[in-house]
Amino acid sequence: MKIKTFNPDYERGMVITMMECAKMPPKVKAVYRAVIALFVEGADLNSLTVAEIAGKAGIGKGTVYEYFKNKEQMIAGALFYQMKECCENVYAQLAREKSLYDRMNKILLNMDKERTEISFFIRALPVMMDNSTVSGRLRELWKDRGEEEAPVMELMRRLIEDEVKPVKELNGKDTDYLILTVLSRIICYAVYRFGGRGGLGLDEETMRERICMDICRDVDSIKGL
Amino acid sequence: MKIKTFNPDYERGMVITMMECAKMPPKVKAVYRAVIALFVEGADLNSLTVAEIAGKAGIGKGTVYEYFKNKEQMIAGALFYQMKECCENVYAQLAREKSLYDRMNKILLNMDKERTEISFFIRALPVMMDNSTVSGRLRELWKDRGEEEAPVMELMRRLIEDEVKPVKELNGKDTDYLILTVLSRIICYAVYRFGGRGGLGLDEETMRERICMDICRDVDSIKGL
Amino acid sequence: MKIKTFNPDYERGMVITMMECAKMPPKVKAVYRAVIALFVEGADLNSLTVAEIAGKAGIGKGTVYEYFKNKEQMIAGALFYQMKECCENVYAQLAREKSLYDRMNKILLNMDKERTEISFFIRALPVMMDNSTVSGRLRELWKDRGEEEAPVMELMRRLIEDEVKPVKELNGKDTDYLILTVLSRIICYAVYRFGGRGGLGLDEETMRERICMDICRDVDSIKGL
Amino acid sequence: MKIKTFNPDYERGMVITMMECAKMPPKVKAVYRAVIALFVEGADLNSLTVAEIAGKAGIGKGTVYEYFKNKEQMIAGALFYQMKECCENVYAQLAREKSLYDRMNKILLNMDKERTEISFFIRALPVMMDNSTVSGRLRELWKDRGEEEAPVMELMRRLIEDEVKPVKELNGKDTDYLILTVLSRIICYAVYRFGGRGGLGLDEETMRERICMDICRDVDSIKGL
DNA sequence: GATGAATGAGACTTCATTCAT
DNA sequence: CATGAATGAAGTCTCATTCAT
Repeated sequence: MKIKTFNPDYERGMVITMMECAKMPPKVKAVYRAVIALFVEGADLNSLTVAEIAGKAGIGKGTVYEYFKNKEQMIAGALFYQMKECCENVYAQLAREKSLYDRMNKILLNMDKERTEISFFIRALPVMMDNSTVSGRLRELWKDRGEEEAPVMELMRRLIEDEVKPVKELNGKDTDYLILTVLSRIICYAVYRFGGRGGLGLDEETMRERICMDICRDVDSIKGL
Repeated sequence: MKIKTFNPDYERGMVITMMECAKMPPKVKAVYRAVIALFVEGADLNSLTVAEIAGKAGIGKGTVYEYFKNKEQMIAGALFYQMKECCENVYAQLAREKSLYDRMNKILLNMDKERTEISFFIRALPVMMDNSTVSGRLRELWKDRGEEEAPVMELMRRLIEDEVKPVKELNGKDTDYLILTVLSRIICYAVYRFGGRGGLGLDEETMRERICMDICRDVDSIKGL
Repeated sequence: MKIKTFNPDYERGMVITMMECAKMPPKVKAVYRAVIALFVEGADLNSLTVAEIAGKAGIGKGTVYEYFKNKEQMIAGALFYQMKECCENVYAQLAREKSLYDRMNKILLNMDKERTEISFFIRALPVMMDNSTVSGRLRELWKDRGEEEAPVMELMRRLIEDEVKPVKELNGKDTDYLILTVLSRIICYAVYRFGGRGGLGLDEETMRERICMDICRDVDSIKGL
Repeated sequence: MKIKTFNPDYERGMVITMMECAKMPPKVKAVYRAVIALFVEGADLNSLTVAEIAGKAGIGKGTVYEYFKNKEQMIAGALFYQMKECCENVYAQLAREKSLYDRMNKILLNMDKERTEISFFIRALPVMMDNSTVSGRLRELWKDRGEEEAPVMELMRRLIEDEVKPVKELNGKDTDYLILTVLSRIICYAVYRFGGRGGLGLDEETMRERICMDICRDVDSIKGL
């Protein structure tokens, strides 16, 4: 069965960049949007059915197989595509906040809200770390793009560089470590929120405050290095 | 369809403590061990089949339904059971290390080895955060034990209290937040290792050093509060 | 799991009238015919399997679930559908007989032949009276059509009204009771034939004569009321 | 596997007469009673499980296979055994009623009540007429006892002979036919009650009155022959 | 003799994928 | 191009029956 290619890389990696986005057939876009919509609505990615996806995308079940070899490609592709786009949007949204503290607080605050781009990030994390076929495919897509950073990392990097670069030029390793530290603090909040509070006695308000403050301190200490 | 109970709490929460372990019917143990074995071998928890589990456990497919209401109970139960046992073992292992730095370093080093109890934790995290039936069931088990902390949290707490208590009495909130901070640093390494390195230029050795140092600093700063 | 509807009432009652028969998807017809065929061949309705039904219908096992929610719907629907159609046919057949006596005799004679529409009725009676899921579903179909009579009753009513109306106008209750009386005499023959003769010394010929005569007497006595 | 025989006929027909009842091992009795109890409570005979039966009988699931070759033997045996005993009891009960009318009315009135021996009769009828393994086995038991009448028929015969014999000696054929006629009137009420009223406008009170009256008339007309 | 733990055959049902229209 | 009807592989779960204790 021949797949409608719209890009030479497609067959192999189905890699979508912003530029490729324009070339993407509308049905592919529709499928991606459908997967994301269902995911954001709370569906478990592992139990999504092709029927659901096609239905939500408003196209025939058979049609999706004109554009995708199998279900995993749909889901992995959608996550990958969304990650990129999402990062742009989140970055744009955060740019409107005044300070680093506010930006981080916004991330944490938005995590709870359904249908937020930020909550999408958090909920997508486990999918990227398990051993399912989808995550495997997703990691392939990643690898095929070895030169670029994972979108989440890139987002973090941009947020941090915006903060630090005007003040001080940093070596790569310090920045990289800072990125991971900040990301891990955010994940920490996610674990606290979604992974069952785990018996801790902290309220969310306090949690957010402390985390944002600590992130700011992490960044400041680098600035002063 | 009566389930063979081996403990009054079983039906409700299928909660297993060390003491209950003795009372656990051997077939239940076998199923748990099978699930964990398959998981550690790299299987995706969401696509485990009852046939696989029963096969690995060396018992008949029908037999597992004498002890479990459905597949989700098997998997969630196994994870839950393993979490508890795992924590005990990891704690015991770490006790042999001289300093907090060494203990943390050991955790991180173990993470790299496949088939390590610690790598089990990391790989189990996503399962606890997605929206699958298993994760739902797992959270129920959690809730049914509201009085107890999540095992990972408890492990962290013990490690930290062992360090801090001899020196200074701490209020609950500070300890709780410290637990999360330390956990987040560990997760940070996990993201670095498993989440697709994402183009970062740090080598593992350096990562571990920095993380352990930071953890020690976090703890020390609390001590000196 | 959307079911292919072919009629607005379908989802709710799966009610099939002669007119609806045309609109019925061929696969639904095939399933109904398969169930009836198997039933007439002597299969026990309670132990029919979906595989058997699909096989007999000449379609894939999965296909039947495009048209039916579950096995019970197939069987109950088939019985219901056959009942209606059967009544029409029997009525048409009987119209060719000269007298009420001959018509009743024909019913009884047909009962002996396997694979007769009338024998279908008799064999279907127990299914309607037991406590199986199928009978439950069948009674639901019935209820959903509260305004209409059960097809057997309707057949009886028509046979009797054809006989009586030309002579005398009857009140509803008398007709209703007469219907049941006539039906009971027919059941009487069925019990004699199928219920294990139970040691009775009557031969079939005599049985039929007496029953037909009694039915005629019942009807005549109403006429002369 | 050897079956515990308690009677030479057992292996073949498992026939139980009143006298054999004494010899019947208590576990067999318990199983029979359990089946009947479950049946009277409304269970569908086709979906009874061995576990249910053994549980209700208060004996081990394995134990029943010491006394029965398979599930069908349990159910068929129970029905057969109960039919005989039941007939005795119903006959005794009815003897207390003053007139034939009252006796018939009692039958009809009891039909509705759960846990009545009479309702057992009616509900057992369909089982005897379908094509299930149980009904097959039941008919075998019947045949093995060819010399005796079906218990229901015998009950009817006794009721009618009690009425007619004192007045007039009858030839066998007339009595036999009368038996069937009376039985069919009773079944008719059962169909009306349980088989979905079928759209008839008659209330139960009237139905019973008419049926009893007609039965009395049937019997009287024979008396006066 | 009695038991119930163990089992595997087989039932129902879902769903990714194909293919004729 | 697009579709959705058709399908069979595969999964979950039930339960009659066996057998070691």
